Amino acid sequence: MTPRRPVTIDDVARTAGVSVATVSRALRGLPNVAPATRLRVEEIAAKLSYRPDPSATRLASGRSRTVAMAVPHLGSWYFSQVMAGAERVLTEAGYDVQLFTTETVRARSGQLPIAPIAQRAEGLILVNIGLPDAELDSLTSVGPAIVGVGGTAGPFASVRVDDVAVAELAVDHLLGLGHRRIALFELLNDAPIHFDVPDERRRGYHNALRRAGIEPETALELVAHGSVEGGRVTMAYLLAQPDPPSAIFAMSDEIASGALQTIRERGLRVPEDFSIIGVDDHEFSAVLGLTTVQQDVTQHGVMAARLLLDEMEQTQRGHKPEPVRYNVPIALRKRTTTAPFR
Amino acid sequence: MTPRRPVTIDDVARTAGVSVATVSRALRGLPNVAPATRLRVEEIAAKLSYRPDPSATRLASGRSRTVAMAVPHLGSWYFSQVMAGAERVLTEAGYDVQLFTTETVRARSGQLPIAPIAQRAEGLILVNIGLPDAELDSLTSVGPAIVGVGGTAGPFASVRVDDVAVAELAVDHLLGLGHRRIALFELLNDAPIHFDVPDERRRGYHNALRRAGIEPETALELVAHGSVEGGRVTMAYLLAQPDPPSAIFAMSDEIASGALQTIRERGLRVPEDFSIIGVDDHEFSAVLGLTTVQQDVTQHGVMAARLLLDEMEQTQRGHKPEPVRYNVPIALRKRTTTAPFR
DNA sequence: CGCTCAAATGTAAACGCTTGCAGGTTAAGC
DNA sequence: GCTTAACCTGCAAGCGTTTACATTTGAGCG
Repeated sequence: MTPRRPVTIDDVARTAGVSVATVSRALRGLPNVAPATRLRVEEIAAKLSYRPDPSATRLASGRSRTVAMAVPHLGSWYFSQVMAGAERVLTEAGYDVQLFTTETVRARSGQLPIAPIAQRAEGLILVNIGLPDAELDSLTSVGPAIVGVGGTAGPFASVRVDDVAVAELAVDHLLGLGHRRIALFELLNDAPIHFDVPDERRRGYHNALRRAGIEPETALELVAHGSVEGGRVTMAYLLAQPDPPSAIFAMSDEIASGALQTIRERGLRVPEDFSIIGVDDHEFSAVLGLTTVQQDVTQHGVMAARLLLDEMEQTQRGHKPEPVRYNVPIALRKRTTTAPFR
Repeated sequence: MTPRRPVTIDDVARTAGVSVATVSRALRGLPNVAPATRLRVEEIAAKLSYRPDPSATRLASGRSRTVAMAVPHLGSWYFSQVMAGAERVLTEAGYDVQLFTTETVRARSGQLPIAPIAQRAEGLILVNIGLPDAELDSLTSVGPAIVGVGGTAGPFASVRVDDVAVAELAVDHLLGLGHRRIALFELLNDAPIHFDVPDERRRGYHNALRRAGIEPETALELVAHGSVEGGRVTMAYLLAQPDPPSAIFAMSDEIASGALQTIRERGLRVPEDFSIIGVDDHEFSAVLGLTTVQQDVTQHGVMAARLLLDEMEQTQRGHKPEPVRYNVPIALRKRTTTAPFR
């Protein structure tokens, strides 16, 4: 009941009759500790349920055993999945995971969103976040290991898909079905900082169109918030325009699903009146029968975490890490929201 | 390029020509600092882009400015939404958020999942996690403020819905439509530790049935993993049984959606052959037309965070916090997956 | 003008741990 | 039996802050 003082290394040392240095070494498995001593110290530590104070450990050792993970926001499926994958790997490797949201980080600090906060972490995972160069410099000069997931890569390792190819795959599928006028529902970048996924995918969309001899119409390129709701409102907008297209390429399954909903609410049908394709292969896409470009999102997180672990290890021993770049494979998953034109 | 030594309070003090104590006071807005001095210190700190080392701050002040947030796993929508809400509030209040997953925590430490890790945090948010008493003791004796979301409450504040009422609302709806044989798809507790949401909802399901003069059939009470996939396989199992029911109450929309998918894949129809109702009002439920018991999940997180902030404040000044208990309202959202019997 | 008192600043001791260095044992080698 | 080298262990100096306490400064007052 009484908020007792946490047990310190001193307590352990005293009751074990050794110095704190020995306790420290014994408990951390360092060499040069007599087996008997180590055993005794371990037992006593366990009995007292001693836990080293993380702050003290960090301060003394200079190692924080913490990696920061920055995502634009927590609402979206993609981010939670990436986090899920990364968190598991990181925690298992003994690191603490500190969570940031660029939305709120921005609100908190006013500017320079990441650097000041993540500065003391040993590693940083940037999910769909492109950093301005200035900030990147201030970050790399202090030197946490960095790995990017999706979005712009910088001079650090990253795991992402080939977003141009993603779009080409999707649009080619639509084209192959005979569609000529294909709308683009582009992901709105609502984070305060830049990331290039929408750009790349738009590029792929243009590529595919032009290869088919079709000149992109800007009227068909719409921006949607990356949520079901975003898809809903953007579709409503599109339907209010004259001369709607026959197919839609949405940059996420969430957006595609919202579009689907609006279409059906208006009494129109998919795929008869519209073909729709998304990206992600969201958990719900199969239920909806949504055709999509599949990517293994959780795996993105896992790989990013592993990359980061490697990099931290290397930095530790003075090697300069080679900025690897993993391109995760993608695949078309045909379902029932796409069909031949007319 | 050269990993420069981070700037310390000493650097600031030296270049400002004052002592570190003054710098510390000036920067933290403490009284007894001459306005001119404060200004000068602030300018210099900014110019050097000085950031107090969190570990040192924590060690010296005894305050960690960190709250830990424990969720069973990151995969599910409910958890990410709660986290999203809480993270925002907490970060805005200047706290760091440390993320735990009971899955991985368990893997990491072997036993006592939460306590050792969260011990040094100032606050702890437990999402759908029931702690064994022993652990609870070890936690409360050290004294971080605790708030629970969903699941079992302990001797600490919590925000949750009335899960008995949730189930009653859902089942009464089905009953009102004339269904008599209603299957229960119960949430599998895959976390290593107990939480009582499934129990409570099962109780509500029983209550409603009995009030309608129906004796529950154990053959209709199935357990499903809390995911779309879980709903799929459980539904497949149910369809393989003789004498299937006409309606299903699933404890989450994810489960309900999986069931929906399996039913349709078998060429059966909803709501003609089966009525289905879920819980949550997941982002995708509207798209699917899924009838559900709605709860404002993000708001759960927000409220939990606010509660925690209050509690930490109170603990700080010696008040013993009153274990508040918020019951968040719920509402039935009728859509198109439920219809009159036959 | 000297005195008091409050405001401003400095001093130095924590905070709990890690780690370079030195001291002390002990066992092996000759 | 003496030397040498492992091997253990302890000492003490940090790590970068905060904070109780001491000191200085300067204004206000009789």
